[in-house]
Amino acid sequence: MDFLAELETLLRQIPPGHFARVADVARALGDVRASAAIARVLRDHPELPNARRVVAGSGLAARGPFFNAFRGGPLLAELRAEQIELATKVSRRNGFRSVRTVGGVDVSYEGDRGFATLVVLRASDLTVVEEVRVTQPVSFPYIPTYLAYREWPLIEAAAARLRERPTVLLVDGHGQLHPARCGIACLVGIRLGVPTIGVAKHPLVGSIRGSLEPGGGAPVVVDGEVLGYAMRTSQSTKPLFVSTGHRVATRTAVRIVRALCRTRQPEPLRIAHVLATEMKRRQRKKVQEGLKLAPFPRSERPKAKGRGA
DNA sequence: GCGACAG
DNA sequence: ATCTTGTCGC
Repeated sequence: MDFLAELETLLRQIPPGHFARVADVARALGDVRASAAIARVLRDHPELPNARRVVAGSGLAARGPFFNAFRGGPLLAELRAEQIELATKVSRRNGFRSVRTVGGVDVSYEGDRGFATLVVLRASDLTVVEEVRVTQPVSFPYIPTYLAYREWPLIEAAAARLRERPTVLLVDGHGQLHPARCGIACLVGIRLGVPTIGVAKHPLVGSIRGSLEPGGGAPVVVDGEVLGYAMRTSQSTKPLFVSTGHRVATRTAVRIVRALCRTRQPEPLRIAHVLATEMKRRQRKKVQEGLKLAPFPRSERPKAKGRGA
């Protein structure tokens, strides 16, 4: 059952004349963190059953009693359980000898459509040896700590079109530096069976131990355990957060990422991001041109004025 | 006033 | 992630 279907199941339970708090719906789904996403979905899809009867926590918008006896499948709790299970399968041993190629995947969005690009660079000279692009509708919203379930379908589709898999794949987001120790890089690594490294631009969990010197790195500790490193590349003050996805030792992950950084972002991710954004732009342009060229279905199109061949 | 959690 | 144009600066 997907996110929207699960949400609908809950919405239908609100009795006539009753209202529900967004946070209560989120908790029924399994995680209060989904509140913002649910509010967004309801705003964008007012046609969903009882969409207008789900209100903010203040309850000011309610014109009747609150309902909160939701029953049924807590989707997010199940996904969290899966993450915890996957976390036990993460390996921090290097699943390779030498790094011949390095991949990077990134996803950009336009409404409910995602655009993914996966690029593979030759490690020796950082030239692109392969790139694949994929676009698909996306149905799972962005919910903090569940990013993997939003992006996995696109990443899987992109990986499937790859002629040859990279030695190691960089993923835009955290690896073990995650509340369930299973960020998107871990899920992708395990499901793909490829060594992966999580590279995030912002922290999610843990605290940085020590100071971050320019060009240096500092351990990020969670529950007394080092699960990743914050590292400052280039001139940037803002650190990058690197952690094991799968089959890569944490220190090795840091070494690999550092070797790939010409700017703040490692080259595979920087290039993937540029290409994904470009793909989205071109698609948008194409759609606009299509609307101009064919404002009506062919059968209803007004008769064109004759113009000499 | 505090906090606002990867993309 | 996305909304957004030109502009100031190294």
